[in-house]
Amino acid sequence: MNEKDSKEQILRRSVEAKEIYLPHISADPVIFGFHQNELKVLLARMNYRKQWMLPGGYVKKDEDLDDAVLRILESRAGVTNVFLEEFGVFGKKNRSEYYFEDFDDSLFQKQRFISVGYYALYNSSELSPVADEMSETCEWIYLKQLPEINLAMDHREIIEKALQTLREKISHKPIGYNLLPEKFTLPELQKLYEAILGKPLNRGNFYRKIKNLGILKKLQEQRRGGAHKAPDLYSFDDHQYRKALENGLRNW
Amino acid sequence: MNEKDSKEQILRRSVEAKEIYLPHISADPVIFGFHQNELKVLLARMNYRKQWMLPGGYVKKDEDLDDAVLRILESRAGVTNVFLEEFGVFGKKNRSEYYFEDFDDSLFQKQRFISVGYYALYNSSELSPVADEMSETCEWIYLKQLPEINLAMDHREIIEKALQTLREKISHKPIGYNLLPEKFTLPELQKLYEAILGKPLNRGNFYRKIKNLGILKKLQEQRRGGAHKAPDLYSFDDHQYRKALENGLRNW
DNA sequence: GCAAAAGTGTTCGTACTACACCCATGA
DNA sequence: TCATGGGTGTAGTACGAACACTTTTGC
Repeated sequence: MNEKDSKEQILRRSVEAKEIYLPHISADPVIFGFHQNELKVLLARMNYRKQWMLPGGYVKKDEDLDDAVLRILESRAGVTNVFLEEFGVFGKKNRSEYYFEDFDDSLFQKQRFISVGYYALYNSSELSPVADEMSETCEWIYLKQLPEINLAMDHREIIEKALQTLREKISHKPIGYNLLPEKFTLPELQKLYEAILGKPLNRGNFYRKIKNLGILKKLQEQRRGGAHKAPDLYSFDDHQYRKALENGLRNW
Repeated sequence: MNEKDSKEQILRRSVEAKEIYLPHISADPVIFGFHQNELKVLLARMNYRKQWMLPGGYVKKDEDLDDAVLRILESRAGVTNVFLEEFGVFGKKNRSEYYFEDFDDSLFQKQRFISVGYYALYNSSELSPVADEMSETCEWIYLKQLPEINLAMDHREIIEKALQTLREKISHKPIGYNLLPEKFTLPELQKLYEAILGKPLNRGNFYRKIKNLGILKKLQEQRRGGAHKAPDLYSFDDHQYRKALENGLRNW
């Protein structure tokens, strides 16, 4: 899509948005996935300006905030059934307004927005995200790629805070449950924890710790196909997992 | 103030508010204090309806959200120099609108508000709060009194969530530093932790733990006047305290 | 058979728990 | 002097860190 078309698209959307959405309030979800031993986030590349953004959106005038976020996740990223939690509010003046500087001030998107940040944990094996009409693409970006890409507004700061929150919550929220496929191996789980915490963990100690929590079910299968010893497959024991989380899992 | 006067006051404030504040966004601070071994929160009793409310407010059109909260704290409760942190967003539809049901829908205060919750830690010995023109009184309410009082809107839920956040953050934020006077005794500090966590702690173990953190300075004074052995006075070592908090203090 | 990854066992030190004991103070 | 709360010491235990050892797999 060329620049002229994308500008017209933004103008059309402004008219519509003024009808249905609350002014000044937006929600920005940071959707985490885990693949190939790396953490990744789901970002949209906008037609306008070709910058990357969080797949955020607005809140309808007669819609609960939480419902709005669920709707935004589904419509902008094709994501449903995720763990979702608010982690911060971004309310500096001019954090987003300047982005649409070549538009008239009456543009809905150009007003001041206070944005509520949510982090989501998404088991990406189930389905792949879709781009909506506003975005050229919507795709997974690995954390290690982030420094290289062009992120709009304060969205880099929002992602940083989301990641920091993820680290702090790792002992209290069902991180593994929502980021791994139903069946997984202990080495995979360890890689996930290492990716979130950003540091290596000792294998033996990790195994014993995680097993002592009593939240895993060892399956009668193994992951074949690797070059070495076949690791055992596990799945989470839903009931035990939730019970353990009430106390907090542990410190890692 | 009678009901007619308080209604007129609300109407005058509506006209003014439409000029200066962003619509649909409010901030509600839960200000904690500690006195007589009990936690307390600072609440305003409104002229209108005689209900208790958090001393919240609105965000100016050209003001950072964080600055707005500082301004609100000072103007509504006479509180400055507090530890302050966002802990949640309250965005259900009709969470506050019904409160002003006997007013016209055009009233600023009656629109839908998404409210950002902040918790504040206030060393209450320094100065006593003042009521602003909207409130009959603004005063400390002990947590144990809360079940008896008439709280407006969803403010009980907001306070609950603030308290829960305080519990979760007790190992990672300078709770004691901001809720105790400059000089304090170990029994006082222990009572504070017990009040927040809602359970008794073992004295000997608490002393050793807190001392091993290396964040306390033992003073060459004691608190005289009690009926028994005079306890030693301590104060926090600012530098060491902040350093320790980076890692998180401990699990309690 | 060998390299590499998966899984288990062992040792050591630290930190938490529970509880006992001594100390200081005012009545 | 005695009751009470403040302060310190100690034995037992649990758990994490570090590391060694065994097992299993594909090449």
